[in-house]
Amino acid sequence: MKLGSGVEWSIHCLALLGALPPGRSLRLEKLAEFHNLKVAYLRKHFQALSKAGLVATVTGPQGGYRLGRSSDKISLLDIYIALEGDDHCFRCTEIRQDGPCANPALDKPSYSIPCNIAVSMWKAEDAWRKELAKVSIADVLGATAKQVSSEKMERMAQWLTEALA
Amino acid sequence: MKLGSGVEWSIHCLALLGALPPGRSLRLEKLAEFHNLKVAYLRKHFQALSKAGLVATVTGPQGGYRLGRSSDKISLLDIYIALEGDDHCFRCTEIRQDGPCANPALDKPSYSIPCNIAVSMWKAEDAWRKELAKVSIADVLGATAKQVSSEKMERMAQWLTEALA
DNA sequence: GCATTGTGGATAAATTCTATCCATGATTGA
DNA sequence: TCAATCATGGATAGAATTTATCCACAATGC
Repeated sequence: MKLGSGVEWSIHCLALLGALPPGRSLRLEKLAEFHNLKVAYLRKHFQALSKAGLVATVTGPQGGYRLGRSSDKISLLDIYIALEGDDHCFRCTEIRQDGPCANPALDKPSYSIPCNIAVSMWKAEDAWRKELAKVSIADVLGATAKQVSSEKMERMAQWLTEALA
Repeated sequence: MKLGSGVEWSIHCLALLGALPPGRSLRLEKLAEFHNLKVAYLRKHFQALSKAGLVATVTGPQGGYRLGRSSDKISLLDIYIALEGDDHCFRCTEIRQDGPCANPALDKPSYSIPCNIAVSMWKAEDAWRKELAKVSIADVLGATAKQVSSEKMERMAQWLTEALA
């Protein structure tokens, strides 16, 4: 089971947007350029992020994207849900109600409560989501600031200045 | 991001194997029949389960599958790993090392530690896996015994008797 | 009004998932 | 000893999803 590539792309790009000066926007082509991503495909992801309110858009000259709310209020979970939806990872197709021993009509009362296997699987998903919800884009920025060399920091600052010109 | 259908199928089937009398095996066609699953595709999953040691096989007449170890020592995590592999769900393709501001040679020291985004995502995966590891097939059996109607229990016992004949 | 930006959706190749089939190997029972 | 019965390994294939592009159009600012 894999997360789509858009998740990695989007987290990195939202972190970049989090580093923008207040009120400024960065156009999509620049976002793509920063990590050498495919513009057209990144655009697809950003439309989902925009729909979910994680980014705000400005059309026209000097337009582009900026964070849709402050970086400490955008979690990794928000990004995941925006891109991949809010459905459970574990799909319970109710096979317990199938086969020669099943009688859905007769057993309807016990089938109205969710399958215990699904409940266990979903509980694990809840734990996963809880952890994702704990980490915001602000946290990512903070951790990245510690992790990235000062040389790269300088190059980034210069690149951003040029990109916003 | 979805789990494959084999995860649901396999958990249910391993629970059925956990209900077998000691030393008995159930052939794959019967396992498939119990939940109306596709035999040929279920076989694919069971080959992965067999490879992982979660089921043991008996060829020849009266052959089939049985649990590879006691049901309290087979967790939902074991089943997931057997079927979908042990790789991370979040794929870090190191896009941080790409783009105009990146200089992988120069920044090699900071790139030798994992990307902080990946670390956060993987931490969430660890929480998910921990929960999955807590639940065994024995637990599933116990919970199912509470959940299933006594009528269905009887039908199951009779079906098993016939299936093992 | 035009250039610059995002949006919505159609299209398509590649990959993965779902599923089957066939030849073969292992075991058991007559 | 051989046939029947079971699993195994791998090739094959259609459907669905992922990755990716392109085009027409909408919104904005100069």
